[in-house]
Amino acid sequence: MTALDDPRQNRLLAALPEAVWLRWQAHLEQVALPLGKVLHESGVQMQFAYFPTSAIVSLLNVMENGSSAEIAVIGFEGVVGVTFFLGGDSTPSRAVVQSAGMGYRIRADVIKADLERSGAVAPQMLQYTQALITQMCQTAACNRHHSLDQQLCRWLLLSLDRLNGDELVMTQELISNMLGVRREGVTEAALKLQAAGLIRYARGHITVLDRPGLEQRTCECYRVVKDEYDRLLPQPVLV
Amino acid sequence: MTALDDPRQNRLLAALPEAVWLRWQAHLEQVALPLGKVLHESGVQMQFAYFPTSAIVSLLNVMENGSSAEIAVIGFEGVVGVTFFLGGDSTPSRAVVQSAGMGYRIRADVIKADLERSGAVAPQMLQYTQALITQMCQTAACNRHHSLDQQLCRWLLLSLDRLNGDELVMTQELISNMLGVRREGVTEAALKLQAAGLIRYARGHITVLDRPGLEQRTCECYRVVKDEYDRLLPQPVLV
DNA sequence: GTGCGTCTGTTCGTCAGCGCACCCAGACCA
DNA sequence: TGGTCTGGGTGCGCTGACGAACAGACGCAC
Repeated sequence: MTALDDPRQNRLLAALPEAVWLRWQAHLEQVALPLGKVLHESGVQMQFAYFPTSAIVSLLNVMENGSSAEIAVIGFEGVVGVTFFLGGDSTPSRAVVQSAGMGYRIRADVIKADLERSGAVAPQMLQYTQALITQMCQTAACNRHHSLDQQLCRWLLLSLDRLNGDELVMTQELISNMLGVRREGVTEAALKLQAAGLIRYARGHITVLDRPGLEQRTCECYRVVKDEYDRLLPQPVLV
Repeated sequence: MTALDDPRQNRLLAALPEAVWLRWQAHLEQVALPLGKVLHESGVQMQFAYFPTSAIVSLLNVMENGSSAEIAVIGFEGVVGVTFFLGGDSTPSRAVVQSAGMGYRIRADVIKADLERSGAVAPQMLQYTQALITQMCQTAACNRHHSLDQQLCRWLLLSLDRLNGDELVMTQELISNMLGVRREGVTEAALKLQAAGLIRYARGHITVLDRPGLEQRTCECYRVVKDEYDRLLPQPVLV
């Protein structure tokens, strides 16, 4: 196995107590997470929890009329499927791969077995759940009060934090679905950022040129979420 | 003690396993929850979890510029302070009493003691956490996509479900703070509802005249949240 | 009953985002 | 070499919500 194949590239897995890690290790299954793959649908019973290593996953709330809104982003710092830690097995949201990459998955019943054995999952998992809740709340407020321009910056930064490089493979159309706005609105906002020299845009490839510039333009929401994640989640162990 | 003084009017407390109930009972302290009382501030360490019996509490996300947005409503079906169940002790949101009433509180360390003893709180508490997350997510999407008119209906219905009667003591100014919109916007929306004969409005007192009518006008979000609560939470035991 | 504060109703100009329609250009393919 | 597709840019009218300012109107306190 190369370093790229190490499940512990996922920060949550890396932070697991040794006992849990030993139980889980054999059940972890590496999976490719191509762009657009749906990991679970709203209201449908879930079979697996996914721990991204290099992929990014979006949690979307899909409305009856088909419009959608992103409520959280999950990357190598987290897991798709916190409902299992709460004893559930479905959520009224859809999980979609937003940026292709790899990840590991584990069967829900492995987690459930832990729950039944000791009544709880590892505390790190609950801490992550708390961080995720923070992101959801902040997104809710951000949707209410902040401009599309600001939200685009927030979204770029949150995605960037979950990537290794500074390039996103992502069309404006997809971004608009995530943010729950018009494609043209994203075009306008992205043009402003490009004119300001913060990003470069070309047919589905965004390169971030000036990260601090983005941080200056975004709303407070990015900072709030990032600070809470830093506070609650284990820092990456540099090898 | 009269029936009104029974902590088990709170559905979550009523659903506690006997063993937990026996441990907690002595620590529950009845508190009056007057309109506007702040149960906890954003980011500040919390000392108590609150179980409303007749009060309604709003979770608000407050922005730097002072504007706010409600992210969830909590009544006799729930608890303020799910962060304790996740091992935390603060959240980046403010809890405010939206409708005066009574409730019970318990010191955080009683819950923490349970966590340390067995690694987890009662599964009912985690189920509730899951339901609360659903409400937050739906609110986020609703903020993005639905009109003020629809959101006002949703808000009225969610509040109504947590009340005994059909009258809310609540000025339009306060509602606008909750929804994160202008007061005039609430006035306009409320006038429409009044003209349609669904509610009656008078100086801080709203009487709901036609509940089904409201349900017809609201967005899908009300139904989604209500269904998920019904699915996840114990039904009230009718005595 | 007088007076004042609180709550509700109304108006007006402004603006961000929407929906629609259309164009343009690079990419990919035959 | 031309055709087609996908992704991005533009223009236009519309609307819902905003901010500000102000006008009744009810009700409690004195």
